[in-house]
Amino acid sequence: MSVGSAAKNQDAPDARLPRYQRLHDDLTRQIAAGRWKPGDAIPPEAELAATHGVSVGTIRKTVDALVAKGLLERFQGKGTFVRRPSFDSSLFRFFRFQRQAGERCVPQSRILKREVAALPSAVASALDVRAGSDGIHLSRLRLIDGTPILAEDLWVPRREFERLLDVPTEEFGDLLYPLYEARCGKVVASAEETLTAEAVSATYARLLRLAAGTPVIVIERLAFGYDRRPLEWRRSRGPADQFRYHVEIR
Amino acid sequence: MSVGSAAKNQDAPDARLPRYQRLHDDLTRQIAAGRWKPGDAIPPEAELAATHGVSVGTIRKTVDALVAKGLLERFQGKGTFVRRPSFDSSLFRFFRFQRQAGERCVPQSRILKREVAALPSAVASALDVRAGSDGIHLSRLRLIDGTPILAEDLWVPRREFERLLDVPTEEFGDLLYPLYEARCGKVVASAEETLTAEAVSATYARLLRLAAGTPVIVIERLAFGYDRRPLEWRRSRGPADQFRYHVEIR
DNA sequence: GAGTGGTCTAGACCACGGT
DNA sequence: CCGTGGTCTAGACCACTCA
Repeated sequence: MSVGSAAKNQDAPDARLPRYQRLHDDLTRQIAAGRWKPGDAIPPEAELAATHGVSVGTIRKTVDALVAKGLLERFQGKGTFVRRPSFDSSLFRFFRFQRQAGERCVPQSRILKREVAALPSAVASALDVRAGSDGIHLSRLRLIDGTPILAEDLWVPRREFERLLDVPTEEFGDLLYPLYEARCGKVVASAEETLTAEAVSATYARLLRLAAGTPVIVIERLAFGYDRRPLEWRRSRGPADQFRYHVEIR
Repeated sequence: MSVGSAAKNQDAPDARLPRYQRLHDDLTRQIAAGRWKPGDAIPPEAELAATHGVSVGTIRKTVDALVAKGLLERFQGKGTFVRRPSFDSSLFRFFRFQRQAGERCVPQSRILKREVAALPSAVASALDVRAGSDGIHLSRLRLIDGTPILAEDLWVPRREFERLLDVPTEEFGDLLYPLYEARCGKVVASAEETLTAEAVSATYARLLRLAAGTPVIVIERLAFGYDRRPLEWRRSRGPADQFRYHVEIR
C-alpha cells in the first residue's frame, strides 16, 4: 500500500512531495518542452488520472493550480487547453492611447538597429547567462499614427535566438513575441517589470521628439518562458503624459 | 432530491449558484462585518461543514479561495485565521530607500492639513458615494531622515471616518491604516494603484524641495476593505529618482 | 448521445501543534 | 494524546459542446 515504489528517478525530483506537486512540475515541464503547443488540448482529466495513477480529484487540484498560474485554460464540455499568452493586450494595458475610447491598438514598430555584441553584465546576469556571452541587441521605436510613443532597447541571448539573425529587420512586424515563438520556439509566458521615471536624455529626446528634460517613464522588463527561465531583457522609455500604469495590490 | 427548497432569502443572493460560491460570499461578508477580527481563528473545517450542511471538501474549496485572495491564512495543526493585511510592507515595496541594503523603514509622517470639505466629484465617484457629500481631506508629507520623499493628498468619506476628527493630527503616527482600523474599524485589505509621472509643479517642488521641472512619480491609490468597498482615495507624488516600482505580469 | 469539465460527497490516512 | 489542517480517493450527478 505504501507509495514507496522505489522509483529512483534520475533527476531526483520527488523527495516525498505531494503527488499534485509532482504532477504540477511534470505538466509544467511538458508544456515548457512543447509537448503541447499553445492552443492544443491536453488529455482529458480522466485520462491523465489513469496514466498518472492518481484519482481525478488530484488531477483537478493540479490543473486548478496551472489554470490559476495562467498556463492552462479550461472550457466546460470542450477540454483543457494550453493557454496562448495573449500577452500583447496585457502588455499594453498601461498605455492610454486609445484612438476611440477604450479601443486598443498595436503600435507600429520600426527597428533602428540590430547587432551582435557581448551582453552588458547586468543584462547577462538578469538573463542568467555567462557574463560576456554574446547577445542580440535590438533598438526599436514604436509609433502610433506616426507619433513616437516608445523607444526600446532589448537583448536576448544569441545562442537561443540565433535564428532571429536570419530575418531582415524590415520583416520583423510590430510584435516581437510572436516572432520569438515562430522563429525560435520561445514562448513568453510572464514578465517582471520595474518602473521609474527620469528627465529625458538628449538621445531619447531626439528619438521621441520631446523637449529636453521632459519626464519619461522608464520600464525595464524581464520576460520569462513557461519554465520561468528568463528569455529577454528590455528597457523602454516613453513620454510620461502618455502613460497610466494600473496595478492591483494583494 | 432537487435542491429547490424554495428558500427565498430576502437579499436573493443565490440564484442556483454553486455552494462553495455562496459559502465564499457568506464568509467574506462575515469577515467584512467583523464577526472575527484579524488574527482570530475561524471555526475548524469540520465544524463549518456541519453548520453549513456541506461536506468538508466543499469547505476546503471555499477556504482555499479565501486564502488565495489573502483574506485567510492557514496553519496546519493550529487552525485557519483571519489575515491581518501586513500592508505596510507591500505598500512600500516600490520605494528604493533602504538605509542599509535591503532594509526597509517606515517614513516619518507629517500632517500638513486636515479639513472637512465636499469630496471632489472624481473622488466621490471613485469612493462610490453621492457626489457632493462631505469628506475628510488630509495633506501630509513623508520623510526619511528628514528628507521629504512623498507628498500625499487623500480623502475619506466623512460619514465613515468621522472619528478621525477626534484625534489631534500630531498623534496620527506614521501610518494611517492602523489608525483607520483602531479608530474607525475600517481595515484596508487591498488597493488599486495607477502610476504616471509628470514634471513637478511649483507647489510640490516646494514641498519636496526639488528644482522646478524635476520628474516626479504620481501614484493614485484606491484602497478597499475586506468587502471590496472603496475606503480611501489618495494621490502621492515623489521624486522619480527615488522610486522603483516592481510588478509581476501574469 | 458520447465526451468533456464542474460540483459535491463521505471517508481514509497523514503531519503538525499543543496538552 | 487530541484537534487541527493537508492529501487523496472513488464515485455520483450536473452542465455544456459537438456531432
